[in-house]
Amino acid sequence: MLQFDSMMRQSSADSPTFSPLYRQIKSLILQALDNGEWRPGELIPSEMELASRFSVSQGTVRKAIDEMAAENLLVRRQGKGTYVASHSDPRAFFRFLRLVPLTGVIESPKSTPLECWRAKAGVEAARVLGLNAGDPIIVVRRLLEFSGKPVVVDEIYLPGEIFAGLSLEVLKESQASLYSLFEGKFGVRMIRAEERLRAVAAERASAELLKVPEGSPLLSVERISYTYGDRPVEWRRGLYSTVEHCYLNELG
Amino acid sequence: MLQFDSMMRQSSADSPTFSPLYRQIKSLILQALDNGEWRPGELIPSEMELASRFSVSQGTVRKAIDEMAAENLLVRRQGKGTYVASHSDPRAFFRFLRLVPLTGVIESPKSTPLECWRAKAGVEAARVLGLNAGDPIIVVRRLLEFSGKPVVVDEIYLPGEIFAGLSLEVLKESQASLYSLFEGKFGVRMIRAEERLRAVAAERASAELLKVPEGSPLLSVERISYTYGDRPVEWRRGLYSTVEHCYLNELG
DNA sequence: GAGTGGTCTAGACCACTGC
DNA sequence: CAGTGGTCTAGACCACTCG
Repeated sequence: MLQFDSMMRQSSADSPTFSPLYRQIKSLILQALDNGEWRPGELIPSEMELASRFSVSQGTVRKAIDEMAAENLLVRRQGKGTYVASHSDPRAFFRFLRLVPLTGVIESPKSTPLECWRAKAGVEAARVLGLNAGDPIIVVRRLLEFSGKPVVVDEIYLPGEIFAGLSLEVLKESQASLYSLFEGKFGVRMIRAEERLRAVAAERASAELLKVPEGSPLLSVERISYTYGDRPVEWRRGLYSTVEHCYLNELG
Repeated sequence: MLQFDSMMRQSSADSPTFSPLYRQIKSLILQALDNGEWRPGELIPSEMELASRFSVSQGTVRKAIDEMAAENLLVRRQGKGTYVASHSDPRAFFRFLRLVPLTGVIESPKSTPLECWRAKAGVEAARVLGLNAGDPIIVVRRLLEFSGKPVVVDEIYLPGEIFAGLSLEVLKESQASLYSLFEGKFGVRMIRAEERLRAVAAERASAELLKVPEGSPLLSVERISYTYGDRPVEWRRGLYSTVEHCYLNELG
């Protein structure tokens, strides 16, 4: 089925699209994940099983899984097996909220949904989310509090088709993080995001929610999140009060 | 010399400090880098040579180098060899300045050194840089312009001992980036950094330099940079005007 | 003890670079 | 052409988890 040599191999002059066997395996595993063959948090087959399924050696499967583990798509656990990464895993919790207190220890925020309504995508939302203008979208507004103090107000735009059942009630009932909810209830797993940060002056509505003076500086964080296959599925804008917190980033 | 089995191997109950052979090799290569055995941009010995030098198989050296390449410490080039990563490499240029224009294409900034003076470390600078209060430090102020417009003003604190020869003249003569200069002239290579971002109101001096109204929101970026062995060697605070640019971050 | 991932080895061959 | 990194394989053994 899969062959590294013979027909599939092509010299660089003939074809620039050659990819090594372990990347082909990676694509197949990715495809299975996208198809929901194994859900977030679940155990995938052992390396040996996958090797025989794809008719390659264990080492080749291992290299494919290595890359996917490095990309936080899979999680290896020695002696147990390899799991599909999940936002319910506490280890993945702070990957998408890089906010830490200026002093003191890290604490989990409390999320309060404020509003949730249906709308039609404007030109920009359509462009960002890969929709057509006028397509249905869902907008969520919510507040994040640390130690009882409001720190972040978010406005979140989602494709209406994918998140059809989402409502303020569903959001209020959910105890888990937003991304855990998306994963569990809508089968959408966020695997990557781009954030664009700017400093802006607080407008009245945001200032009141965050309990800061109107016009004070806020951190504006615009995020586009992608699921498998680099499909954008969330557009979000947050305003962060950086009086007692800051956005922590590691440059490697 | 190196042995994976026998004495060096210890059961987890006996010793939690066990590390696999390829990590020991990695440490040795790291140590050689730290000692300046191979300088940034230079070619290191081939995998085969390193394997025989350390008396391990090529595969083990390969795994050590794999990790170091993933950490941007080394750069592999098929058919040529493995190089010590360098900030002079244009590919590494934007890793440490995540500023992109809101519209239009990426452009290289023009750096203008403003001041450079000697001082004694205060309590905070000493703590951050791992010095004693009162130790000599060097402070640099500079301006970054994109398309002729001022966008960033930086204040940079460096350990005086390591950067002894640094002066405004040296900075002005240098055509390369600051980190290329540090690498070439002082043998200090930055390999990692932490940035803490906040939104602040522009004070008069910064506002004038950045040509924005006093009190307008600016992005404050505080950076601690580390060299080999996680030794902090730079403390920096930048104020970014985000009128026409934003700080771009990838969440993986 | 059986099954999993983790490490190490050795050898073959491919792809790229430069002489 | 020789030398480099890149891929693939097969087999051995180690470390961890669980029943």
